Amino acid sequence: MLTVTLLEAHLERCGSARHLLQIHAQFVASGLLADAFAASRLLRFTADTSLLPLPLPFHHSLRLLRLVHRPNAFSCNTVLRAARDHGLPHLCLPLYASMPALPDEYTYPILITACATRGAVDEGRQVHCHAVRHGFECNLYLANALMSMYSACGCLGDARKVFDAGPMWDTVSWNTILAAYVQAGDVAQAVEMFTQMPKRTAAAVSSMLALFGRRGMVDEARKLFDRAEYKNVFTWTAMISCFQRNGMFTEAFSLFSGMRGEGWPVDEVAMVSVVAACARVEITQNGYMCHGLAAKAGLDSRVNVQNALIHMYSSFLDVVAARRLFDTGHCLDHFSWNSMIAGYLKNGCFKDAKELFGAMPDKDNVSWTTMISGCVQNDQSSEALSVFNSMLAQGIKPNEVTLVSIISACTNMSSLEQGKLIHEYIRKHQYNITVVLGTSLIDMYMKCGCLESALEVFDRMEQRGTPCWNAVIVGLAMNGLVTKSLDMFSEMELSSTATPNEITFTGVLSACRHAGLVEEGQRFFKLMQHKYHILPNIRHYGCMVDLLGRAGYVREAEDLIKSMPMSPDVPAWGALLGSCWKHGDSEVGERVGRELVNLDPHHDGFHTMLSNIYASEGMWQCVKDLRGSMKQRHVSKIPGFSVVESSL
DNA sequence: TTAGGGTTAG
Repeated sequence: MLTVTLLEAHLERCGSARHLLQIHAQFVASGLLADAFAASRLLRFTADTSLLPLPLPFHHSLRLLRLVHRPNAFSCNTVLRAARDHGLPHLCLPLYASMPALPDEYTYPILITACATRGAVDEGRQVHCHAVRHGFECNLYLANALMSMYSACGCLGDARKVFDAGPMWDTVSWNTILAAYVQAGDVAQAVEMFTQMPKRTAAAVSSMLALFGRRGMVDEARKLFDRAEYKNVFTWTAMISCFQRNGMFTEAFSLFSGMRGEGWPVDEVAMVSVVAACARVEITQNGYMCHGLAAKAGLDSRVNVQNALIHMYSSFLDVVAARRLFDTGHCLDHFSWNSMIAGYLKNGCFKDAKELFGAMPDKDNVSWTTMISGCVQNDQSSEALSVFNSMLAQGIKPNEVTLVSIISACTNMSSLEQGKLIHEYIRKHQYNITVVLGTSLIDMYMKCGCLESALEVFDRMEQRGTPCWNAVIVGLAMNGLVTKSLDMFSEMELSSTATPNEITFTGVLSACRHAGLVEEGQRFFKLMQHKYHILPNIRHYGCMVDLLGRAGYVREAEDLIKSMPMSPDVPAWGALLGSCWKHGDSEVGERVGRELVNLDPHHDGFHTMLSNIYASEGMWQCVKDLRGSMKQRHVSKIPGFSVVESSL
């Protein structure tokens, strides 16, 4: 005779689906199903994902519930929870509608979370009404679930209404409403909520750290972390991840070491974050150490850790190690495939990438985008276009990154025709022209010499960040519209949404060089340093040297080269040499020429220029010596040389 | 029953 106690004992020993089915059969045969309590014990077992590594299919729970003679709210809730947790949240409401028992206080939070996972806010509102009607309005768990549901569905106002209506909330309520503002990225409200909280729990601190991390507010995060009263693994991980996503990889790693030093256990998420940080540092040692640690902690079989490691080894230019991980992983997901494909592309293994991409079972838009941008990076822009067309043919919707990549393919090919087609696609599907997307369109039109379209894109943009101003200023300069380019710079200075940066000055300086505007160039060169505190880079110097040299200020150009904090590159020397030649300054020219010929012994152009300078001074022997080290012998074109050559 | 940390594509 099977009793509830015996049943429980059986269930505890149960290790396989087959065994569970046997118990199930005995259970039905013994008539214990009439006992709602006993039935609920079995139901709990069949429905709970955490109890067994082999959760039974949901229909078992449902069938079992139908067999129970007089099910109570508990048994129904168990099945509702099973539906929610087995990826069938859409079955919850129909099940609720035909529920054979009266719902209790546990029922509504389950239904609300089911709606939240589906993003079904309208149904959530209906459930909210039902719960109120059944008198659960002031239930803490319901209120918390409601806040979380409304915030997940983007209805922050409704979440706040629930919070404000409540009499006395617990820490979970505070954390939930805080998390709502964090998810919405509302720093001001989140900070206010955080300061008002009666207790700043580790959960609340973690939320705030995540928000600061996403917004690049590393100093605020660090201050909060250092002063936090309560910390746990989540808090440490949030801080590590904050460093990681803001490019402070060394800090991320040392904080991870600190966490271990304090004896905190390392879990999957912390591992993923720190491996991601190691991937971005050229020193590979920390990365290998993390891999070893992950293996020791048994975390290396987790697919997320494997993915982070695949990415890490790809960054270390070790595709073989990455591929080994990929081949040994037993539950690969989209991340694994996409990371491996990206790894091949990053390492120039274009063929392997294509092969793996072809073999990938169901490609998502990241897979397609990875492949498209990889083609562009590997100088296969026309291939990028054909991949893009197959993507559309498969009915996959490109996202902003895809579009930026494909536009840059058009830019590379200077293909106005294809670029226009993509632009048409963007218009037709009403994509929001963000700063990034707009900038790439402006770049494309500028490169293709289609200034009107470029300016039209710019004029129509709602948000105008620094990059799109730069694209316009640089593009106009590139196309020789110097005055217009400089006018745009003045406009940009007045704009509140953009600030000139390094690239902006590259644009205006090259515009000045184009038009030989020495004074304007000098003004910009000072402006960037004194007003905007930008240190000129090697290109800025090169531009100024060229500008001064061309205008005949050869000595000033030489002084500028000498004042450079970095060693001048070939274009800078070349510009100076060119101006020496043009303006007949053989003294400087000789010095510079020798420098250049040493720096780039295979550049015949420099040899020719130097030869000309020697020739103008009648230093024919030097011309002859130089000739010996040249490949193309252009030296014979130097006026007068053929006459004297035989006498040397 | 309810809250909190992470990875890939540009």
